[in-house]
Amino acid sequence: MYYTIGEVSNITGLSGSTLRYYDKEGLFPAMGRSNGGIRVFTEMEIGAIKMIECLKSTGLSIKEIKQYMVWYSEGDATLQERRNLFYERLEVVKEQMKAVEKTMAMIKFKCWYYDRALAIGSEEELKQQSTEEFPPEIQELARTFQ
Amino acid sequence: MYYTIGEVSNITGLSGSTLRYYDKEGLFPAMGRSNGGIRVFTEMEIGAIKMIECLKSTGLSIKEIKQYMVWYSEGDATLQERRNLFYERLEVVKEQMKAVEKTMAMIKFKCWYYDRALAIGSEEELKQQSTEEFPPEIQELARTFQ
DNA sequence: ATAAAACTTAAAGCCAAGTTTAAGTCAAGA
DNA sequence: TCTTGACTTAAACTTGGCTTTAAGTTTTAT
Repeated sequence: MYYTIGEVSNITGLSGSTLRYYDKEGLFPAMGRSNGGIRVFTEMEIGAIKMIECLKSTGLSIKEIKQYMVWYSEGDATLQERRNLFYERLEVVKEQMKAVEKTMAMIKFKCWYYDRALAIGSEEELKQQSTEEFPPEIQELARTFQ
Repeated sequence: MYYTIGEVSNITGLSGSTLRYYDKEGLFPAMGRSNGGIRVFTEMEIGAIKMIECLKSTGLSIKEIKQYMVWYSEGDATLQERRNLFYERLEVVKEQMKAVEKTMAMIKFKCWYYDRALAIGSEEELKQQSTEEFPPEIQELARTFQ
């Protein structure tokens, strides 16, 4: 199955110019062209785009993702490098997970806090309250985030 | 307790220029100055910085964070606006959580995949294998990410 | 009193990751 | 065949969030 850049744009939600930019940066080393010079995308590139989005979300730059794509195109000789890359990314994603959990806790506390403040009509009273007066599931959050 | 910009920089890990930039952008509306014009940070600003980092991580821009800080300084009249902001952020953070979980699954699959490939010495065999030959905890990931 | 460290400002600079522009070429349907 | 929409390129532009620069002022320690 072959795809034009417009079709890939519809499938992936990336704009045509983004796809061209990725190509220019070397993110599709195996991609071909038609006789007329038109980019020919295949399932391979659709897969690459999914991988790009994944690696990008772990904080990898376009240049670093290019390195991975080049390794991929070099076959078994670079298995070790690719394995190492994913183990590095695993550590980063573990940190991201912790960070999102911490943010979630803080935001949940603030949601609870402003619900209370609005119920009372004022923040003053709430600030004075000891955390022991808070619901148990909020107490630790309240201690952590004041 | 009062702090100079250098002390706050040490406490928070933000550079002096970042703190000055935040101040210029209106993120510390209640902050004072010494007679000589030196910024005087208090616990209030240390708290604001924690909130800034939290809101930033939910995708809020500096301008939007400024809006929150202005609301905060306006007191009870803006309780509703602040509550709404946190409920919006809650939805964003829920999405972030899902995204990190998806990325985590993909990266874990790739770690397993490259461990296998290296054990075999080649990717070829692995690509041919049906997902049923994979360990149960990997099968769903393998179906999802090929 | 004086030197050094820490602070002040405004304005320019930097960076990655695209997006836009302009001028032109290609492909598909009537 | 011709029109229309989709594609092509290189290069300039945009954006947010800082960082750097340069020249000067304040604070702290001796």
